[in-house]
Amino acid sequence: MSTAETTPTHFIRNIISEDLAVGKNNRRVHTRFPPEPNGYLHIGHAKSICLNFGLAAEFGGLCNLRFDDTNPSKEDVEYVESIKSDVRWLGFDWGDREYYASDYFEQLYQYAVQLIKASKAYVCDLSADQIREYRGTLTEPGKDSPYRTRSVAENVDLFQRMRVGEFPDGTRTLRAKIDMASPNLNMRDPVMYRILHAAHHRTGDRWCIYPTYDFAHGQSDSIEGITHSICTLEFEDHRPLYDWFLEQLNIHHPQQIEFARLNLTHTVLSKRKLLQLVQQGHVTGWDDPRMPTLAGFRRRGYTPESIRSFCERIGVAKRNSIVDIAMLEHCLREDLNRRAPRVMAVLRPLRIVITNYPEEQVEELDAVNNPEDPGMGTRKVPFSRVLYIEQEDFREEPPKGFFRLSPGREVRLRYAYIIKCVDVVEDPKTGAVTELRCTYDPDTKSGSAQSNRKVKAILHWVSAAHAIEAEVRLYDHLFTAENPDDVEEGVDWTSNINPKSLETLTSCRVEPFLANASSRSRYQFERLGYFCVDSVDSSDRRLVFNRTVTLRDPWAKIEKAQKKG
RNA sequence: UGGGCGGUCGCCAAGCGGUAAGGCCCCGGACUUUGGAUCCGGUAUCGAAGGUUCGAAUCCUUCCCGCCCAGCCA
Repeated sequence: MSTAETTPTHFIRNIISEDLAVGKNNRRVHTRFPPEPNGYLHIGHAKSICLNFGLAAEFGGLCNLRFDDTNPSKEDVEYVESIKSDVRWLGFDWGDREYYASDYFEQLYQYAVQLIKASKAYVCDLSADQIREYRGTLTEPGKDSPYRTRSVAENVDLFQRMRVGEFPDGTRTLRAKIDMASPNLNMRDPVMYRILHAAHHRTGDRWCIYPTYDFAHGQSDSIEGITHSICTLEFEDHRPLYDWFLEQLNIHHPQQIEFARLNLTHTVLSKRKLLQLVQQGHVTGWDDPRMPTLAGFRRRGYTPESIRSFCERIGVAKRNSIVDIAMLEHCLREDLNRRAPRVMAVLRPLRIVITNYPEEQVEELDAVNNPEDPGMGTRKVPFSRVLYIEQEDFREEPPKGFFRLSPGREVRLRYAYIIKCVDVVEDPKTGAVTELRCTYDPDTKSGSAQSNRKVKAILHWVSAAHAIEAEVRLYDHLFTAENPDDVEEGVDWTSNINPKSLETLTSCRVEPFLANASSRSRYQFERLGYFCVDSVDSSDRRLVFNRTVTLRDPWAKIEKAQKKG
């Protein structure tokens, strides 16, 4: 085995390697993850977090957590708290390097004054609408603002008066003096400061002018000594502007590198849309287990390891792409398969009576906790005369390829005996199967000398008298469409919401081992999937499980194909 | 029709002039007291057309398609 195949490389890693090789930045690697605290982190952010923190760790560098909090009207401490806990949960540590663009407001202001004094910036009295008109279009150049030629002295005075609050919102801006004819619209005298009499979640009322992202971001990176400013594709057009600011200011110049943001099938990842899902009540909140937020995935039962593994595998490139959510689910199952203890739970109980099993007898059978990890030991599972099995494991008229129980057929109960269905009890009114009468073969007890008799199927089960009742929430993709945004005109993307994204089952039965299951603990319910104890609604009195993901299910696939014909 | 960036298997993605990695999905088969896991095997000539070259996904030319930019959002 070569050592080269383990870590797939990508262009950003290559750039950093080369920079290091030629001794750039004093062989220093310093990145940052710069979220705006205006929403919860989602799986797309995880890609960026893994990239930035991962690269820094890999090259012995550092990664800062910096909040780009330049727009007080949209930001909130609730979001900074959630972001911090999500990054921590994902497994990354920014040490004491928790920064805020708002920490740099004074410095940024001084930078602005510096540019004004160099005749590189001016106070403009044009309204927002006028600025738009003066900007020109994609194909026509813009025209200079009439205020572009103000004297340095007047600009300094006006900007100072903007700061102390002499002017109402929107009446003036500070603009960079670049080139109104530039083919790159970002260079057509972009706004650097706007007047906004709004309280900031950190600086309170100290400021009534706020730097735009474009004026704050590059300089913030510079101030922090960032070597590689990794961001998404849409900022490629802004790079010349950031370069311009940094050059005019003659300060440390980080290298900006852009990559394609993550898109996932069957989900939306725009903050605006996620906010809408929450506000319109399509989900119960930012941490609804169907949300692609880190809070949602956490509550759903995803492990941080699986998300990191996913981010590693999808790669980093500049091509717009939509990753199949099956990839994420694969990473999840791979991780959970290794670590989740196995347990038996019956979601839709069908009562069966073993007619030849002694009335009062109870056997404690040995069950393996995790066949992938013998170190996890075994446990006892009670077996008795009346049991529950899964409704879907019985068919009165078994279709082709159905190996499970049906009249006259034999099947093994996992860790127990081979049983045979001898009678079907139906509700006289509805015809629904209400109970099965079965017999067991005492010679086939698991682990016994003659237990090797082969049967086509093995079923999970619980003992009726010993089982614990639980609620189980079956989650599925939030959207039926692969790409929820792909709608005919006039149709809203929310029409793609999956009406069956949540099915709640209230009379499930789980084995007694689960009585003390702790919040968030994860299990594999054998033959069904991975489940976790819900962190919000589960309690000692009422166990609530979330289905994290199903097991791969070939039979379901076969059946689906058969139905299609 | 201005500028920026992309187009390699159904989905991601390596490749940087020497004759198409890998993962996911899918399809076979082996094994299995989870129809799970595991294990084997299978599936592309690189957006198109020209050109350069002994040789091109990789270089050149032209064309086609997709994404982003006209917030005092980030």
